[in-house]
Amino acid sequence: MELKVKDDFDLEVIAESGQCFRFNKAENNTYRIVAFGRVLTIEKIKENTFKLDCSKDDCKKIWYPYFDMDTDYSAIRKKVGDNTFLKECADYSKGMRILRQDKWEMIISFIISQRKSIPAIKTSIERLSKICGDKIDDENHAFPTPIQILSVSPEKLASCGLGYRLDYIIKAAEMFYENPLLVEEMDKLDDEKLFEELKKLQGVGDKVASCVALFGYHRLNFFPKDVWINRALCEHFPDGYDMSLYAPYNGVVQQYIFFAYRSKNK
DNA sequence: CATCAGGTGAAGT
DNA sequence: ACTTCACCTGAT
Repeated sequence: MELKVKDDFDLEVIAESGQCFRFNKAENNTYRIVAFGRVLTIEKIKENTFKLDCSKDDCKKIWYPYFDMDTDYSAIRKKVGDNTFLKECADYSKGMRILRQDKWEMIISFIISQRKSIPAIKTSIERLSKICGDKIDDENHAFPTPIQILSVSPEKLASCGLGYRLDYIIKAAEMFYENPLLVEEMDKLDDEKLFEELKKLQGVGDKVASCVALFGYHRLNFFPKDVWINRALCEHFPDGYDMSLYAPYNGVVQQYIFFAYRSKNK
């Protein structure tokens, strides 16, 4: 299946943006993605043209929405222009998109993410998927559902390197197992209410709730503040960052800053 | 081997 | 309301 993309779309930028943990570089110009119980291999074969190893039907129903192809990111990027630092970040991060990832997976993934490096987050998620997620092929397992997480012993769950986050994850799994419709019902809430509801979960504070809202619920105006963003803002906006500047796309700008600043300073 | 990692919740001012 | 602190453990 060949896909032509005229809009901003850079696999490396997205893979290194910190929004996804199962989106990894494989061979040259090729990335392997595990999402929605499927594995996708996507290769850039020439400018604006990508080869996806999936059916036309899956491409249309799963991956097109996953890559958020209906949003015009070049238009958003071009709005960022009146500040030199932000313009540099946006140019450097050209190709960024905010993926439409699975909401439940984002809740657990970002609970795991706290005080962990990205490689460590990935390791935990892979282990967790392996011990209780559906097998997809010899190397890949789907992200587990709440009942699948609850069906393994806490000791075995702990072996995924979850540490003190173990209880948070079990509590979230119980919550969403008891209310299977809750994940989608929360999507009906406005940004502020959604944020409040997410923060009611143990282990979900401002940062994790913002990430889940932005990357799971696709609320593009959330602006998660992690150590990298805080360093960047401290350095370039000592008098404070004006959140009204790029509303309702603060989250996209956050991704530009995160990717550019972290790439240059790590 | 010590330090740090895309924070959070609870305890203490 | 703000500040401080312990916390599991993999990666470097």
